[in-house]
Amino acid sequence: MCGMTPATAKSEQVDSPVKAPVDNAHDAAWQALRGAYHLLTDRFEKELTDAGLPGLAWYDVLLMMERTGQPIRPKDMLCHVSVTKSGLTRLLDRMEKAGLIERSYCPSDRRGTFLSITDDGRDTLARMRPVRERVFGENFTGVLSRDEAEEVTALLGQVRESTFASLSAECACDEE
Amino acid sequence: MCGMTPATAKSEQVDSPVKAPVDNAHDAAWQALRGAYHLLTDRFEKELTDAGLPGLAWYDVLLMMERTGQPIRPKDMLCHVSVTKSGLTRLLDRMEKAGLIERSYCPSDRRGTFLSITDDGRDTLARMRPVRERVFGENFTGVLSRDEAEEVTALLGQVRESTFASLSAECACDEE
DNA sequence: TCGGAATAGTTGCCTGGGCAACGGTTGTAA
DNA sequence: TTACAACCGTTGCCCAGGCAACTATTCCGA
Repeated sequence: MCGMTPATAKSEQVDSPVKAPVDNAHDAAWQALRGAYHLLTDRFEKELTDAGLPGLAWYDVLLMMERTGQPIRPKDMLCHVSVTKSGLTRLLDRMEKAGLIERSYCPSDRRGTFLSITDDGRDTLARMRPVRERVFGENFTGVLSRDEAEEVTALLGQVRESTFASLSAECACDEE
Repeated sequence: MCGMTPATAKSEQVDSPVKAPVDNAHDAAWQALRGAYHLLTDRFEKELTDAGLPGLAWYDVLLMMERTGQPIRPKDMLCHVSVTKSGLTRLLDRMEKAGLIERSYCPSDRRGTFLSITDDGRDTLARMRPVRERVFGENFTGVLSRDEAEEVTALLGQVRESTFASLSAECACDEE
C-alpha cells in the first residue's frame, strides 16, 4: 500500500524496514485491489490540482451531468458519487458558486431541484479529460490489455453482485 | 457505484432512473474496481460502528502493530495507512488517548517515537477481527475462488508496478 | 569541527464531509 | 377530506484530515 498517501511529503522519502506479510491469496488480492484503487485516485487527484483544476468529486458530477444531457436531480446522483445527501448539497453549492452548474426549480416536484451544467462546466470538464486520459493511460489502460480489463470486470463484478444477492440492496441503481 | 455511500439514509431508498453508460472495457473495469473497493470498505466501516468498534484506520494501525510484534515508529507506518504525517499524528493521539497504544521514547533516534500496542489494543483488535472475517467472507473470500483471487492479485499488481517503473516511486516500501 | 540540508514528529489553520434535525412537499390510507 | 408517513433538499454542529510552518535532531560534506 504505497503511494496511496496523497503527496506524503515533498523531499522526505520513506524506506520502510518493517515487514507486513500477507497471509493468503485473498488478503493479497485485497491488498492489490486497495493499492490499485488508491494509486489511481490519488494520482488523478494530484495531477488535477497540479493543473489548477477541481478534484475528482467535481469530475464525477460534471461527467454525469454531461452524459445525461438533461437536467438531473440531486437524489439521482447519490448513487454515483461517494458522498451523502448533505455532502452532495454542499458539493453542489461550491460548484454552483464556481459557475459550473446551475440550479433551477423542478417543475414536477416542488421539493426537488433541477441541476444543469453550464458552458463553463463543460469547458472545465473538457480540461479535466486529458488529465484523466493521461493518468489512466499510464497506470491502467496501458497496463492491462483489453482482455485483462474484461477479466477484472468479471471478477470484481462478482463482488458487487454478492451484496445485491445476499443483503438488501440499499441502492437499486440500474445496471447500465 | 452503488452502496458506496456510507449509510446514505435510513428509510429513504434510491431508485435512480438515470443512465450512466460505460464506454469501453477499461472504463468498465475501473467501475468494477471502484465499486468493489467502496462496497467492501463502506460495509466494513459500517459494521464496525454498528458493533461499537473503532473504524478502519484504527484497524489498520492495530493490525500492523500486532504483526510487527515490536515497537514501531510512525514514519514506518506511513506507507501502510492512508493518511499523511499530520493525520497520523492525530490518529495516534486519539488511539493513545483511548488507551489502545502507547508512546515511548525512541532510544536510537531522539527525534522519533516508539509506538507499542497495549493489552486493550490487542483486545479491541480481537473484537474487530470477526467483523472483518464476516464482511470479507460474505463479499470477497466467499465470492472469489482461490485461483480467482490470485488472478486479481496478478492483474492489479501490474497497476502498482506501473508506477514503480515509470514514475519516481515516491514510496520505496519493501515488497513484503 | 562546523554549518547547512534532510528528517521526525507536532501544531495552527482551514476545508470537506458525516449525522441528525428541520421545513416544505408529496403520497396514502382511513 | 384529513391525518400521517415518507421523501427531498438544506442546515447546524462536529470531527477527521490535509497543507504549511515550526522545533528538535541527525546526517553529511567542506
